[in-house]
Amino acid sequence: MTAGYSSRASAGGQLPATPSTPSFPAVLGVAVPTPLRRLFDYRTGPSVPPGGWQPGLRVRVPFGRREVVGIVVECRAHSEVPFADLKPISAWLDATPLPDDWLWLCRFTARYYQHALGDTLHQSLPVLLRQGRTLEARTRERWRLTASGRDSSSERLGRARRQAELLELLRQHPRGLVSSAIAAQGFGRAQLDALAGKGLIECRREAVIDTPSPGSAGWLAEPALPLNREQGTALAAMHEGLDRYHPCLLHGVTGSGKTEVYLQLIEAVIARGRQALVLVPEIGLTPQTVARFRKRFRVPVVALHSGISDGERLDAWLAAANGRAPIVIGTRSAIFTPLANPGAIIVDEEHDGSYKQQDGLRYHARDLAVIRAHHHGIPVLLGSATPSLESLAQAQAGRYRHLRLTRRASRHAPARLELVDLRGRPRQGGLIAPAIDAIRHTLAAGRQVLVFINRRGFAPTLACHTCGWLAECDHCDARLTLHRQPPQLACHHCERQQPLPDACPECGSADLRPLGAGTERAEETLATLFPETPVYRIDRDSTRRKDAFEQALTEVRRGAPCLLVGTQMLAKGHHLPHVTLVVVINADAGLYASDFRALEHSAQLLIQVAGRAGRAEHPGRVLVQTLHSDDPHLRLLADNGYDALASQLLEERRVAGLPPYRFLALARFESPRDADATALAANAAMALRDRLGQEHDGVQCLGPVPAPMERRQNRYHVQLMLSGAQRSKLHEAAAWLAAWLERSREARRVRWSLDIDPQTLS
DNA sequence: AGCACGCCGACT
DNA sequence: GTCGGCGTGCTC
Repeated sequence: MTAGYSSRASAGGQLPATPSTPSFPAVLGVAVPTPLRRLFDYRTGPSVPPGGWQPGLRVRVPFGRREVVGIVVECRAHSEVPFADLKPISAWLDATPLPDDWLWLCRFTARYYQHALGDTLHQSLPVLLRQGRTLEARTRERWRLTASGRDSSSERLGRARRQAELLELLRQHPRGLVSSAIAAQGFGRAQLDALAGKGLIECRREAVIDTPSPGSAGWLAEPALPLNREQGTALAAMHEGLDRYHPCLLHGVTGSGKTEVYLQLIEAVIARGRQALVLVPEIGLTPQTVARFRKRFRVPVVALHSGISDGERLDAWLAAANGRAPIVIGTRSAIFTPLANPGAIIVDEEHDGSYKQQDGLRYHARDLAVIRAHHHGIPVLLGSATPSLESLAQAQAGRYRHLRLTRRASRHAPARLELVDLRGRPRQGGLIAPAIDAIRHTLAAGRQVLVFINRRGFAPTLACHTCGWLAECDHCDARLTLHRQPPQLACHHCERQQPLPDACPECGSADLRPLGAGTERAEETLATLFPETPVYRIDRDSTRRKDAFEQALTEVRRGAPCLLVGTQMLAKGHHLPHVTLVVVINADAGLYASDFRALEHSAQLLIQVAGRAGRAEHPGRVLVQTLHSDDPHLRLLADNGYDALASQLLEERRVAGLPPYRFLALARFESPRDADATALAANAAMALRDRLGQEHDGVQCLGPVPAPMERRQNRYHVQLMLSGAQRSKLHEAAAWLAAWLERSREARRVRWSLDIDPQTLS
């Protein structure tokens, strides 16, 4: 058990057994919150923390002209900086260091992703701890009867009727009641104090998140579901490796019961007195997901997502750090949650792009989960119906155990994709006649239809039919999207909005027409075609209002025939049992993007969307409209499924020398002036190539090349791509480049960043 | 990243 | 005469 992290104000600062470093070092290497990739040395002050100086202690230090909260990383006798130039620490903030596992993970992350350690530590800490708050969880009072309170009759209280009532209330709750619950029943401080004064009741302070002592009922709140043979095999495989690093890919088709395997793995973890960390994609952490975990286990399930307050986040962090929370479930950043007794890490929908942070510290939470599991010597379970090529390659190489679930709980096989060629066919709101007919039949049969279109707005752009002008953003190399609700042109890259023009700005013609279809247009068309049927549009615009999404889903789950129109928000994770037809308006949008991962991601998305069809007792149909129904990749996906396409794509990646067979790092440069970014990138590339020399250890540097959308928000984007056959050699080159850039004088006018294992090349 | 210093334009 | 624009430089 880790020491410290008291839940009580009075119990802070237990002494660790042996400080790992000299007790009285003269110099502390401190990580401060700055993008600078180095430590800053300070003198120790007159006051020494009770456990001595150790890495992981937070300190307040003068930094430039301000005071910041930093973290001690090294305790040394000497500094490169003359001792007289060192400033002393202003104050120490912790008696015991922050958790080792957290510190270790941050140091690994900073090194691997070439990011400043100070910034990494700062970002991965709850806001209140960044600000210097003490390591104390909030507490509450719990009142219960004393022995004499249990024995005594409430009649003894005579005329004090309210006191007698409170005593009766507490008698019904042997575990006691928290003061807020007592207040909710209309009792006040007066009655509590009076009964306490008579020795009939007592109060104890407990952390807001606290593991209750397991009562006779145990911590399993509902029995586990019976497993089918495949699930049983998968779970048995997990049970074999609970005490060691044991990476597993749980490769299960939609509806095959991956969650039940997670739940029973967690059950085994809790039974050993350990904790489970569960990562879910951003869109997946719905109240229902958390509810499912809470329903199964009678232990605190801590949920970490963007919606919780700073206080709640601190409580959750502390409860995880000292083991009071057996289950921690959260999105990407939850990978940095410290755990006192780590038992397993689960990454649900491991292929999901939201696990990769796309700015600043560009870490991949799934990759860190594997690293962390290795560090702790615990199992890690990566679950997906459409695993990433990275994870599939690891499984094929024998580094991950490959567990498959091929059988669905429902009677029906997963719906096949039916490719429908769009060429030469008139469209209404993006839909061709056969699709409209299928929709009509499905609705007539009393079922629901999902129309998937991965573009929000009314139309991808506005065009002049006289001169060919297209609405384009002044600040980006991008078309403006036409919106009707409200009517305006919007850039989806810089969020700028402008009013609709009455006439073409080029030729003055009034013949301006929307080009293509977005969710709003599909919604409008469907409402016209099926005036009797409700149409629900689900996209970022329609769900901006809080609860709008949940409300629409609740309505849909009632089961009455309806049409759902939406973007990928709809594709992920939601159970839509009454949907039996899915129509994909245009499969080509993502298919032919320049990005080498475009095919993989499109296929994953199509399978996800298709998985929405026919999950209950009725079989489903999936119509995929495309301009390229003869495309070999699309055909392979439709005829032989995701796994077949994935094998093919892996082979193509091997031949092309792309991940997962080679490793990539991307250096991005941006500046208001194209020339500045390009010049810096070119000089950096020259310096790096010079350094790599003839023996470049298989590391190549390509570029500089303009980024796919060169101008964004009036800034020019240029990049260098490094690739290498060996991770370590690529890492060395990237580290060298980062150091070069940090030293470079011209780099001050250009914003640059390194992206290790980039997910997209834009 | 902050935050200062520093040297040139339109305002009370 | 000042307020304030953002270029340049520094942070143990």
